[in-house]
Amino acid sequence: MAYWLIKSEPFKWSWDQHVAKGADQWDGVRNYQARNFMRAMRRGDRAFFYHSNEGLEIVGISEVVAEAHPDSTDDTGKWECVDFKAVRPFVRPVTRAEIKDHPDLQDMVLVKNSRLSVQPVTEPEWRIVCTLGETDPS
DNA sequence: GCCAACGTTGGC
DNA sequence: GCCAACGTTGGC
Repeated sequence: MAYWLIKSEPFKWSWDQHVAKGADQWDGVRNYQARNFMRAMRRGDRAFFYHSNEGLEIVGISEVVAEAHPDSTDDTGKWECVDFKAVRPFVRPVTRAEIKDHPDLQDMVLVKNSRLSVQPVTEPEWRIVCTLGETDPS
């Protein structure tokens, strides 16, 4: 199983909306690197749900429920998306500032390339962040 | 709201 | 295929 981090601006699509929806398309991604990561996702993979712009923190864990398929909001046919469902919220949200300060998390893409909206996360990083969030990593 | 960093576009 | 110009993202 692989781990990921997906970003959303909470005033556009928040964790609470994500939970309420059950399963939803992660659409609107218009970046090749991000698309390639989405293509690599497999059903059952886990992803951190990160609030960008406001909050700047990881607020929960989601799971891939449908692998890459055409993005219905895209006319060109170029872009794809995957479907996610919420698994559980973090007991304590983990902020970007905390991650930046943690010696073992310096290589996280969130630190090195904060603009990328879909990012891979390594298993050690996953465990550390879950520990910080006081949340079951499984 | 500003601006730095990054990605994309398009002229040559 | 290079690179300048432009647009967008996102942290602060």
